[in-house]
Amino acid sequence: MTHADLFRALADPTRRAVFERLAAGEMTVSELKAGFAVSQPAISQHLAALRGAGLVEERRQGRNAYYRARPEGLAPLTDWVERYRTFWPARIAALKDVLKGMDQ
Amino acid sequence: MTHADLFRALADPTRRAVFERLAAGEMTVSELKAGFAVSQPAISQHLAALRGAGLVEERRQGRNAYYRARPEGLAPLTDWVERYRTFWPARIAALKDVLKGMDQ
DNA sequence: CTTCCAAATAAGTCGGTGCTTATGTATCGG
DNA sequence: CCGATACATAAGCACCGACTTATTTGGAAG
Repeated sequence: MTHADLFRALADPTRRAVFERLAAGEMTVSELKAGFAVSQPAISQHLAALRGAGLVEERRQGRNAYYRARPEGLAPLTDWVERYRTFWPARIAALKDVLKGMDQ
Repeated sequence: MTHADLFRALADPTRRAVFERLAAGEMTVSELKAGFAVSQPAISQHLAALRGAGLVEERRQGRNAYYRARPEGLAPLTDWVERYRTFWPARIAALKDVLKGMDQ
């Protein structure tokens, strides 16, 4: 699982949409397919790509495959961005606000 | 400049490398080319893609084109990631530490 | 076992993308 | 002007990537 895999996985709109739907909750391939205008093999292929990028996990049960998002898989991406946050002071304040709101 | 443009622009390794080099400082196309094993037109094409994604700015002076990174262009990307940070509590603490260190 | 269903894999098509070489457009220096 | 330099654009090519249909694998159910 390399940097390039991650970026390339997210480059496709359909694949991003799949990830977004899985972030909402675990789902089988059939349930996923229902939301998209592509064939079942296409979905399986996207899932394989997302899996290779560390963005998705699967759990087999009977003849169903349950997939769920793996948000930690985004870590390499944010780490990469982090390197340029130095040159990007404007957004730091906003981010601080977000985190402040998370304090309990 | 859409989400897809940004993600696709970053999907190419050479293009990411170009962006990274430009983040270190403004540079002409010729200077950029020196660091890569591709032709000058290839560099210009990558720069056009990065420019279309809002990741790069140019400044013309005489017959030189000075390019510099535009880190704010990464905003749509971090905004997108931010939506999944909710499902990703593990990294919040680390990020808080980073921001804490930025306090003066 | 046979049939049905969920999902993955195979194989082929087709447009997109990254590269090349060739050419165009300015600008600088003589 | 003129040649040289910096960069962009054009055109062609090879590969990749997303899709399709067809087929395979494997569990569930009769």
